[in-house]
Amino acid sequence: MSNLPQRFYQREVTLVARDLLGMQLVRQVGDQRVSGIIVETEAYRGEEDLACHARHGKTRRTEVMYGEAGRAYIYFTYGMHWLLNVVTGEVGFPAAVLLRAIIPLQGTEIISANRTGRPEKEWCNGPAKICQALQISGAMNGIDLTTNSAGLWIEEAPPVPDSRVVTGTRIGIGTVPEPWKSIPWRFNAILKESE
DNA sequence: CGCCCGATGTGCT
DNA sequence: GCACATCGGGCGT
Repeated sequence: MSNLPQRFYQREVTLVARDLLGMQLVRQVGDQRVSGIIVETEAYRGEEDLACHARHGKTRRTEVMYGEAGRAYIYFTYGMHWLLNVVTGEVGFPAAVLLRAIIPLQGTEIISANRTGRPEKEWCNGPAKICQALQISGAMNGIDLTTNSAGLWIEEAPPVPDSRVVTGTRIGIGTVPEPWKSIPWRFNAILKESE
């Protein structure tokens, strides 16, 4: 399958978040493919969105979000977790999609080893779990996801029909004021009986 | 299964 | 100082 082109990411962040469902996140570990199907995303949109890290303007931490669409915005939080986002839209406008969950597809032995002792359902059902399972950290912040050169990219795969997409409010933003707290910018693909 | 809470470091009010 | 786009252990139901 071919990589999603930059054009895919150069759109409104909510559209990109919706359309990333079903696509395949691929990490190259040595010569092994470690991958999964994206099933949950969230959109973070501009300085006015008070849940978005760019709410305080451009800083060293958030500058990747202001750059080229299709780059990885990876940040550290809660003292121990890395989270992976995809930059979208026009250069100069900060917006990104948080990848919250994938269904493991390839390299599951590596994923299992990275998620020691945990049941398969808990391998990649959270944004920090994805990074742990696929060995993604801040060293990859800013890399280009439209090429394979940095060992992390997203490939085109069968899209998820509207009938199997559910939206909801974004997770973990409890102290953010309205309307941002309740805006339905979380996208969830309902596949099989899992999440 | 759900709720509660501690871990742990960085960025910014 | 404090809030944080989280996770997992512990314990009650």
